[in-house]
Amino acid sequence: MNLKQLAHMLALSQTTVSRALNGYPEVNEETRRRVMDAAKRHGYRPNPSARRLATGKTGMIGYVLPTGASVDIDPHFVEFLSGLGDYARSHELDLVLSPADADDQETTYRRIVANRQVDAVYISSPRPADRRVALVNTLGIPFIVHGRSEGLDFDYPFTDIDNEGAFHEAARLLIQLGHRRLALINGDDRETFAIHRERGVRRALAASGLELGERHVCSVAMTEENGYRATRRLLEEGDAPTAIACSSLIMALGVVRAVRDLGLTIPGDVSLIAHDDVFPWLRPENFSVPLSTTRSSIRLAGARIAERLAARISGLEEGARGEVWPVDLVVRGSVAGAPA
Amino acid sequence: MNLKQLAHMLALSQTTVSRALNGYPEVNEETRRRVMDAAKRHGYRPNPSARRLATGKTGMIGYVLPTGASVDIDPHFVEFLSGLGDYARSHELDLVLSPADADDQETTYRRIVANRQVDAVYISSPRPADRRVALVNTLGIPFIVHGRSEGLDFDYPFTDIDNEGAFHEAARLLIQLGHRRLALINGDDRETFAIHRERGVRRALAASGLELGERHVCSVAMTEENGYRATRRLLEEGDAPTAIACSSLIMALGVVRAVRDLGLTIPGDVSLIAHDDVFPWLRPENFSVPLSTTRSSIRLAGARIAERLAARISGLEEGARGEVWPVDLVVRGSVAGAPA
DNA sequence: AGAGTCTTCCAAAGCGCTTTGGCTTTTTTG
DNA sequence: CAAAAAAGCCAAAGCGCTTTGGAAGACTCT
Repeated sequence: MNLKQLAHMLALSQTTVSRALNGYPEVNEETRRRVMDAAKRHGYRPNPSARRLATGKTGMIGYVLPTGASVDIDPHFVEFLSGLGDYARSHELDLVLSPADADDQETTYRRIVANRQVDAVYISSPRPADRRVALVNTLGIPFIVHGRSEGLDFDYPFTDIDNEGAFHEAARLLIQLGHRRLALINGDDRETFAIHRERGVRRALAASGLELGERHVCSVAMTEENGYRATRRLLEEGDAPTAIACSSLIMALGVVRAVRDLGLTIPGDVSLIAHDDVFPWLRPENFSVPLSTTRSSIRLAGARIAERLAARISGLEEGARGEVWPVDLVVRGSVAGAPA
Repeated sequence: MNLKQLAHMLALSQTTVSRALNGYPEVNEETRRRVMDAAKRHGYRPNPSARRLATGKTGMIGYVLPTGASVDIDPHFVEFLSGLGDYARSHELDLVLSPADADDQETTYRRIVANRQVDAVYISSPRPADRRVALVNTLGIPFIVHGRSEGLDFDYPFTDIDNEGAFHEAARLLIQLGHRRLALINGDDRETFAIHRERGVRRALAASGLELGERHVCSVAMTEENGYRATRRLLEEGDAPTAIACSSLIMALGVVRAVRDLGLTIPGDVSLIAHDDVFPWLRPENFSVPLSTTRSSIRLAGARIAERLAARISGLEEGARGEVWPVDLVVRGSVAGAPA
């Protein structure tokens, strides 16, 4: 059942039927009702390929997925996707993942824009002066950045959490508890979120005349193993920290294991605060010692970004407004006063 | 730059240019070279929307993503995606995720097929007599199932791992080590993979005249917390098992925590074998006691499924061939002889 | 040399929708 | 009541590609 047939059986022109269906004003309400009715009864659905060709609208949002044998997709992605998908569903949007060589995403961005394959894109895990953001901005396709870049000479729309604030609060709490030597086990510091977190910790320390020692900060891929290694290194050297801030629950698993392997305890010997993106399958309250966390649901972020993308596509949202969400600091058993 | 312009500047018809580009035989090799050359030089890329409308081919593979506030996407998904994406990239395929109400995926499958939105789809986490498989089969779109259904009255193409064999081997090893009371902490037993794993354990036990006690098997969502709870329950009741087989590394985290909380040890009091899908961020050898596992890379499965989908799209693969991959049993420190 | 066969190319007809420009008919207005 | 404005509808021209059905020219064969 296509438009032509439908129009024919209604004894109307395709024009009128099309307009009736798409809510244009120049059609009699009575006629519109007839058309709508017939369309529903015959289960008429406009062919998206044809519509695409005519309008350029696709009803899809895009994401360029970096891939490669040595590239690991962040497990957070799946939670983000849950939120994004949940919202997208209610608005009949699909998501297209365009896999790209991690070292050459530009080609893919250009392709999906040139081919009008999607109505909007989002960018995640931005870095300072992120080229993708600059590219997408000049290409002129609607977009939202999940997170923030830095040092770009233009504004852009983003949704981010207050990473600096979160880690500032976490560090401040630890300092108030008497800790003087803090350590930060961070994610890849080429990404802005990690930079912001480090900044937050440093700021809190500085406010008390303290510093984050060169050897007390490390930036690694957020795996359990890296959390373990970093912690071993930190605690086995001289000048060991009495408190650790950690950028992910997964790394925190490794931290806990390392502390235990060394015959130390949390929070007796070491206090620990980790960032929690809120996974259903790994919860901080279920750690052997319930983990204090800076908490922010990445799922909610996914839903919000879908919402903003939809708004931009339909022209409801414009401009370069960035939004920053506050982060909860949830205190549980893994923090205590500094050991004497 | 579109076909018309390109044809005009080559003083050829659109037909010829199109055919030259698409490798049809009825065009002079000399002419083809000229065309190919000009196309490359001017960066001509056929408009996919137009091509879609004309041919029905989309260059995309589809996946219906169950969503909903209470629906959690499996964290395995992201690893699967890595493999899928890596292969898809090399074949210029995109992946479109169509979010659907978890309780009504049928509508979405029908939509993407009726609208010709993708060239092929894959189905994951199949259940016995899975309706999605039956639906997709009748709709006539190329597809591959990741995993297996059961009790369908037709054959279909799938790629699965030998879950039954894997857990059979694991249980057999435990039995040989003298264990008599095994327990299975399984995933959702409405899914075929879980059924197969249970079957494998039962078969191994039966071979030695043993049984899997009613209370020694549990099926839950594969979270850390559920692993913990199941283990507490198993070990605190009478008739506690001396060995546990566990369907995921994430649950195994909970198992280990529970054992420790009870003042017991692995493998002294309890032996443990878990299934490992091979995550980069959580590795069995890094558990406090290195974990024995049945191992099978879900990433490889993703790549394989992309490969088969591509083959089916281009007509290279046909029929309903199912393939079952063997699973490695990797023995590490978490298993030992049964306590006296 | 005329008939038959390839080879190489083209004009034009879709694919199914949106949208421009215009034509009637009805309603409003001074 | 005539002129102007508004309402309601339509024919046809795209959107950019593929593919059908020829046609012209070059070659082979008897």
